[in-house]
Amino acid sequence: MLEHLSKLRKQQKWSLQETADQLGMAKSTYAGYESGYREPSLQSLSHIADLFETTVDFLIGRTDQEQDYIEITNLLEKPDAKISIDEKPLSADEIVDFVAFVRLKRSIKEKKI
Amino acid sequence: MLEHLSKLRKQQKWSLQETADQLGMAKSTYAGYESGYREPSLQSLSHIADLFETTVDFLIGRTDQEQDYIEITNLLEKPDAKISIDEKPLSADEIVDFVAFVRLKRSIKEKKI
DNA sequence: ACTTTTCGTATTCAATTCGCGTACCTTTTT
DNA sequence: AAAAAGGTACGCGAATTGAATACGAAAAGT
Repeated sequence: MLEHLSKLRKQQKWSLQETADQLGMAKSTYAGYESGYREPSLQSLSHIADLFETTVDFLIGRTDQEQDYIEITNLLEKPDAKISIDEKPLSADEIVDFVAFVRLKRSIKEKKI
Repeated sequence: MLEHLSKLRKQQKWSLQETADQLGMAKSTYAGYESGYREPSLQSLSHIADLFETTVDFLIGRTDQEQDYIEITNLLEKPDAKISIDEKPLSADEIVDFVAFVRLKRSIKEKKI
């Protein structure tokens, strides 16, 4: 559980102390979560997810999707069937086409063409 | 926390005992979660999310999005900026276009036009 | 109609776990 | 070299857990 925590903190280049301060807990407490020595309460876990702008499901390793929004261009590499229309998952082709479509539309709107 | 649990269980028309059995825990234990008397461990919570086919974030009320995939037509009513392309959230217009685009393409493919 | 089973709620209790302080060693900074 | 900061490990009191148990109400069975 919480294998991603250490990586997330280092991405932000925060120390254990800094992170614990932001969360309003003792350094040893937060360190315990990272090391797997302890588990946070649901409330603390929610605060941690807020701080790192991710989901609880990602923190506990239930999903590998880091954000709670979907960047569609990420789906180009591995279409994960995370989005659907009319209950039917988007195919890879549909995603490719749509990305092209929106990019074109945006570029027109910005008068770059 | 876990306000959704009772509703989810009743949707399935399961009793406390049935649900607890499926989760491999005592009835009183599961009942404690529903009533808010106790909090489950992260592992138990993950099992519960699996059983109800939802996310931990939904169970603890961190999001109101019940599934871990996004049905885009739901965003037509309340565009929640849950999806983005090139790091830029889709606008309401883009979502409308997207849906129309995919629907058209699908109907062509199915030779309905 | 009466009995039995099932349902949901509440309480008790031993065992576990939590959060924090503290100490310790290593690395970095001054 | 000294001081500060970073990371790890441990001990303790306090709080929480999970399960057993008990209870009245509702549902099902005879």
